[in-house]
Amino acid sequence: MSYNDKQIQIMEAAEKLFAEQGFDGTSVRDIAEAAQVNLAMISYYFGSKEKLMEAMFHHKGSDFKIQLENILQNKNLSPIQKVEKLIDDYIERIFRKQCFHKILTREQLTNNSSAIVEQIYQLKQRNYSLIKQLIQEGQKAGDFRKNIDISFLMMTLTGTTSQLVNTQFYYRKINNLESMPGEEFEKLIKKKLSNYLKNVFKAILTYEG
Amino acid sequence: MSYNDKQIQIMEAAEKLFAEQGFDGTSVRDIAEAAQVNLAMISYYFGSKEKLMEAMFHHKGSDFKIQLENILQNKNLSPIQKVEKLIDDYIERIFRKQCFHKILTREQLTNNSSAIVEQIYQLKQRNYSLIKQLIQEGQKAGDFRKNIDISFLMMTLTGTTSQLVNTQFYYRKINNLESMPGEEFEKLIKKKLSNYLKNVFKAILTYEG
DNA sequence: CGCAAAATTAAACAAACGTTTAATTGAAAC
DNA sequence: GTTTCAATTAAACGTTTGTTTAATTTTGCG
Repeated sequence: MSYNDKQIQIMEAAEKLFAEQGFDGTSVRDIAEAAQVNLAMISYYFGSKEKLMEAMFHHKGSDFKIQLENILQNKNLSPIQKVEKLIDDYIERIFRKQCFHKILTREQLTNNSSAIVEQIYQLKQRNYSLIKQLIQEGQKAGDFRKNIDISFLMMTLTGTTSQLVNTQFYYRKINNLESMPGEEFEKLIKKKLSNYLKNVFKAILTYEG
Repeated sequence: MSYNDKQIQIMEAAEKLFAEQGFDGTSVRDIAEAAQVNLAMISYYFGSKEKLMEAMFHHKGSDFKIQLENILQNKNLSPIQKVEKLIDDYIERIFRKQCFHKILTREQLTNNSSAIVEQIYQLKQRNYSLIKQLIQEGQKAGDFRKNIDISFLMMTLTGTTSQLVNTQFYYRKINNLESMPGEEFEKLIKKKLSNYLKNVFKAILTYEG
């Protein structure tokens, strides 16, 4: 499915507003105004608000995948280096696509909208099996310990990152960083999160309780 | 502020529906029907849908705190045992109050509704300073390493737990546990999460990269 | 140009929304 | 028994909602 400029304009506006106010908190009139198109264009191009959401989700979600294959196949990297690269890629992607990530977080809380549930499931399963490969490779090389729960490992990566991205407003307040410019702040927390997660993962993958 | 039976009835119904469908996705008619009261009773008792949300948030959120003081002051527990108890208490609370937790997660994504933002901030800051005390105690005892970022440590606890609770539907699918009864499944993932997080925390607090 | 299809518009649609009204019922207080 | 006030109701309020209509403009092609 390919979209013309106007359709993309609408989807961009919708993405931003859905992220900020949620699906039900955003009216099609809000979207039309933000996209600078006539109200009727939304139904004309997408059929309905619901279908617009699905189209946007599909369109913007297509590049919402980690480039795991490239990392996995890189023969110059050790398993631990691959894990580190995975972490950095993941953080970079979430921060770059914060709007989409917020929508995804919200959608996961609601178990209706089955078209989107299915897409989220595909995304998760794909990541799961690729990370599993990576961990098993490290275990065979003797770098990682046995008995690693891939699901929980992923939850720590996605959960901790999600927590930082979605609640950075509170992080700022608690750590007295409210005067720092937005760009500098983002750079700081990305670096901190990267170092932190790498250390945590190294610990989880090698530490014997 | 104390509420009568009818008011509590309404707040209970609202909590459930807000968790499932979000604030904007829930109509006052939905709430009235679920609470088995007349539509007008909501305005009568709370003034508005918005104020009902705030009242519910305040009422149900009051016991949404970890009993950290009791843990901290218990002289029979070592720092690491206190951390373990903190983890178990936290998991237990989130699972027991899943509805409220979903609402809280959703609200954190939206930075309006300032009355609720302030309450979330209070909750976070309180937890932050109490956990800081706990970690510092362990550091003084020589049990924990230096340079521990409390904020990120909390994010791993809250983020990983949140991820499991809010996406258990997907966890079930990926791990082929869809036939397991709900109660048994919940018991299983709580135990798994507890063991996992205790191990991760021990690693973070003692592991020297 | 002439014409057909696509794009765009303002207006209208019915349904659902949160809230208010005005009337009625219920239960204590005197 | 009467008064008083809180509780409860059905109905109506004016908006806003998502969607459709019907008319108009723009575009691309022979």
